[in-house]
Amino acid sequence: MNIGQAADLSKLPVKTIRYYEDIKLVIPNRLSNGYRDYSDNDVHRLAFLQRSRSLGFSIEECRLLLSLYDDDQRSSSDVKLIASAKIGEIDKKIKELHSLKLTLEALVKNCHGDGKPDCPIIDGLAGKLNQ
Amino acid sequence: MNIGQAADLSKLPVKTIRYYEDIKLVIPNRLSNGYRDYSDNDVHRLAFLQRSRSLGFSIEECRLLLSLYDDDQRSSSDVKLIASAKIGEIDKKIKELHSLKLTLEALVKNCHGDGKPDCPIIDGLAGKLNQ
DNA sequence: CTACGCCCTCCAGTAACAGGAAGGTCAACA
DNA sequence: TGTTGACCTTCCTGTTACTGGAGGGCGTAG
Repeated sequence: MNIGQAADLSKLPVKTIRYYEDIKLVIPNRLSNGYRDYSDNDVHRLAFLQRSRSLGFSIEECRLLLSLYDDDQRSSSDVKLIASAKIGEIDKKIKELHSLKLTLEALVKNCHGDGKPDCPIIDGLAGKLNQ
Repeated sequence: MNIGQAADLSKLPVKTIRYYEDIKLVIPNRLSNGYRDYSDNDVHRLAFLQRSRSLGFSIEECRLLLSLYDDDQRSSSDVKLIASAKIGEIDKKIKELHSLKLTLEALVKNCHGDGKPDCPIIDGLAGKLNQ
């Protein structure tokens, strides 16, 4: 099938699918007119990538997961390890964002928000508070 | 002072400080030998940038905040608006990461993690579960 | 005088695409 | 048969916020 239909089925933009070919993630056959021709298996791999990317795996992690997806001999412990590490990363990021939010909320809370130039947020960003 | 000392005081890498000059955020004087010469005020602005960036503001947001920092006539409501919007963004990102984590945890939980090729995580990424 | 650390500019690369130009292809319709 | 319009192709540039490195100048201490 053409790239447009593959895009619809995999829920990936056409541009992204072409990019995935560039970086050798999913390489379709070509028709005589030069058009890309995606097989059902190609589309499955694209959908796999769509889902993995949306779950926060990097392209290189996806490449690894894809090779495990392709590998009938894979051990599921390999996959579990990658996924668990990713959960750890996500957790760390959530904690960072949370502390960042607390800091900003504290600054906003002290700001009267009127027309006067005096502003605790600016002072906080300038390091004039709590330091 | 030289860029190295400005870097120490502002806690920004030298490369980053040069970059900030390129994009016209903080432009120091030059000495006769071509070296950058940072004033105390320059360093304050760099430190302001360091803190704003670490709190998740983009460069363009920082540029705006910096102009408010420079502007003695600013209203603090302007600043409050920007900071509050940023809190909303952070909140949204936290929620996304959280749901992402739940999904991954569900996949990992169902994975026996042994040497056998059968793997619920791979199946989940391929969209074979819950869909 | 030489060594070493600091400084300079310029170029390239990163991640993961998105936008757009210029042009080929295909199916339908008048 | 001509032409429209949707879809396809490649190639180039731009995005964000830097980072690394090459190649070379400057300043000071021994």
